[in-house]
Amino acid sequence: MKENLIWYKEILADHGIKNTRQKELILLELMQSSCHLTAEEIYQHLKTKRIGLATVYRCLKVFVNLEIVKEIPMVEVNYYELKIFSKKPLHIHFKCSNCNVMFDIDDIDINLDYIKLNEKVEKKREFEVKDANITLMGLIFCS
Amino acid sequence: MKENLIWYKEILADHGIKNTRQKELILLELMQSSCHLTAEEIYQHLKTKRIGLATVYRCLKVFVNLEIVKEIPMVEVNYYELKIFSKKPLHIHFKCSNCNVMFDIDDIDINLDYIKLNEKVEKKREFEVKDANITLMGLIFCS
DNA sequence: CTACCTGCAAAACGTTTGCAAGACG
DNA sequence: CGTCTTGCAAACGTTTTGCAGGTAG
Repeated sequence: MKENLIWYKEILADHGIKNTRQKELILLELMQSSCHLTAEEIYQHLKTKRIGLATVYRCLKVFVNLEIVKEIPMVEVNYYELKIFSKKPLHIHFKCSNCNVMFDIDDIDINLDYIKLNEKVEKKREFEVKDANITLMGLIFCS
Repeated sequence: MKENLIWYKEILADHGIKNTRQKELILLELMQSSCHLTAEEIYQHLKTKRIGLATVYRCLKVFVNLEIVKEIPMVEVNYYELKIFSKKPLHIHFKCSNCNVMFDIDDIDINLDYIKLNEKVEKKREFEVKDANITLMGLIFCS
């Protein structure tokens, strides 16, 4: 898992941004998580490790600007997910209204449809699509 | 335009909610707008007409709960759009990062693809989709 | 009349920022 | 060593709430 950090360090260096203990902690937290996390959740997981909430927000913003991380807005709070190291550049999010967890829908067929949809919008030539969010909300039959 | 309010009044009455001057003003504002609005924008348009910002938020929340209005989250602020009176139950939003305006993409072909996508997810039977948000972000060649 | 609704101001919430101290390269 | 980064606390912008007065049905 840590070998992916080679790429990440290069991206930072290219932008004159220093790598720090805190940035690595946040990135590893996102890598290890099975679902998408809020800044507060990341902070709660890491606060015993000498890291402040403001740092979590600041580093996430840096990652978003570098396009390492994607910010997914919900009505009350923003979620974050790793963008690089993922083989799915475009995919659908599902947010369970019961357990409040957000994750990716991993289905090649569905994701292909999504990509086709994006292309169709782009081809209209009236728009230049820079980013997209598809979030489905509802219930997952979770424990 | 006002004839649509008959339906709306029935929905309110069914839920023991009173119709008020303020609720109608907000609803008409959403009906007349060509794009989706934030609570602050609605308030700015209406503040000369004896209405408070808190009321705008409160009424919008009531409308969202009654499924008259849809709340579309963005990173910094939520947008609102009318859900009933619209012939497009499912559609795509486009937010221009330049002019900060959000609106629907009106294209039957694209919207059909979107509906098919939703159905496909539903058919997987692991999820019960209650609501969905597709927002594309980028540039529109606006003046 | 009664319950629901409003405006206002204050509070709450997630997020950002200023600053002095600390750490990376 | 210089610059970028951090933690803390204070500030910010959006949204919510408590309350006394107002209004719909």
